[in-house]
Amino acid sequence: MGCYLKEVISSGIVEPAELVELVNKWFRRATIVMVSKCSISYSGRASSIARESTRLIILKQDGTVLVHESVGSNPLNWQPRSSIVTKKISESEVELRAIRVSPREELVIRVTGRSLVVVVELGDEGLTIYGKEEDIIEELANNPSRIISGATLIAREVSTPYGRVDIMLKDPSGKLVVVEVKRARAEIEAAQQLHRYVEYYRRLGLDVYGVLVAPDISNSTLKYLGDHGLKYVKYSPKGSGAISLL
Amino acid sequence: MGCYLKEVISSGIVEPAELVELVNKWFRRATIVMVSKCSISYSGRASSIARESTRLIILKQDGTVLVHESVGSNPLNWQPRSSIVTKKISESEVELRAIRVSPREELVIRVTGRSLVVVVELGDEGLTIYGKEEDIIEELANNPSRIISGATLIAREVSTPYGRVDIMLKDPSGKLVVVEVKRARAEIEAAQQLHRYVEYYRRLGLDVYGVLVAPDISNSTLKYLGDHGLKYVKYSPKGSGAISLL
DNA sequence: CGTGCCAGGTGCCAT
DNA sequence: ATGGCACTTGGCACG
Repeated sequence: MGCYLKEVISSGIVEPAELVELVNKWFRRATIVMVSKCSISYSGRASSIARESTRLIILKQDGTVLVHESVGSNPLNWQPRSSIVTKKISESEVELRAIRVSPREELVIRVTGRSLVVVVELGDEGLTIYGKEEDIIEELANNPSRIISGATLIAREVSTPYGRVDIMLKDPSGKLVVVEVKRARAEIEAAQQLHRYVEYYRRLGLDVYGVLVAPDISNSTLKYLGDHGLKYVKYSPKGSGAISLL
Repeated sequence: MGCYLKEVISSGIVEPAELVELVNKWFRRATIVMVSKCSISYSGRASSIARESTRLIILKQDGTVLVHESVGSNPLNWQPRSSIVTKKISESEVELRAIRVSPREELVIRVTGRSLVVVVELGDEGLTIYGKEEDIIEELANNPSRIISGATLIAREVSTPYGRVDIMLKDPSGKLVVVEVKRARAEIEAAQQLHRYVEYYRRLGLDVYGVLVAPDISNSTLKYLGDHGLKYVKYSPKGSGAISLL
């Protein structure tokens, strides 16, 4: 029999009583994956009700609870890490209650009938990711002329009461430049972010202007920039899509 | 033997060859849940690499691919619904390749060794949710005096080139009021959104002012409102946390 | 903890 | 398809 996989602690179809036992034994010690017929109530920042249906329920080792249906990237219901899970059993129904303390939120999963339960030790390797905005800022900070010819770097990640400026430059004429960088097409929100920073420095009495740097920009955002004396510089990062997948 | 659950089509630990068979047979016809040792590459809007580790892989009926580790609400890697999955097997390694057409993105999952595979028919019931911004807008549109005493409703969901205005009112003096509603604490972005709409109408020559309605507001956002002649009205929706969970 | 912002954000809707 | 935006957004970094 080749039916063995080290990380799988337990796997099978169980009655409600055994489900409670398994959750008691393994919650926060391993990841519990269940396929169950259940109805769900959520109450917190919003509230929701889901009728009885067969769903995939995941109780992660960090206390995360996820409930998935057959469609969609996002879970139907969830509770974040460090939620507290309590169980209650009553005549062939198991009630799993996941509570988040702040903000106070409660997710109640009522499981009826048998469940397929897999208890497994999953990894926590994480991943390395490339092509984040930070990487582009790094590139541009090392080559300010890519933004404005002859400009020099003054600072990066400058805090203001209204958010953090990505890059501050001094242009060849000595004027300060506030730069907002986007990794993808710039939308209206990016322009207003920039506008906010520029406005802040002007109110401090500084003579600054603003530049939005992005690989692309929407028409209305371009118009917004023009209407507010802001500039757009097109820039596509060198290393986009850097990794070859064999 | 009570070991039966109608929705579970297949469940067990399988060798690579059988994994490929199961995916061939059931992908897009049922949800496939796998526990596998795998390494992952992603390339698209960004790119990422994940070293070999034991992970939970979900292939949903709509083509969604999710890869989870033992921590976190969000998947480590994913591909949205309607992605195309191809399989390749080569000496005890299975390569699952999920491709999204637009934007072009590729997720490659290299599975080594045996996998625990569950094939299951999940539901697609969805849920009803309460306490969304839309519900609050509804409440306020029916009671404009909650925002400004004696005001009357002019319109809801008014489209502008810079976004959709939640509510337009006429105050007792006959002046137009642009209202932006938030379901939670208002942050700086909400204030700027409102500012954008007000600015737009003023450029059209209309005499308008702006009101931000929210249950709470951050200090800097309140300051931003004051600096730009905008107003804040505190409003907590009546039906918040409406559902009792037994 | 508040506040802001990035994210491979996702999903929804309107032009 | 473009664009703006809500979302139980989640997650992080910084004051």
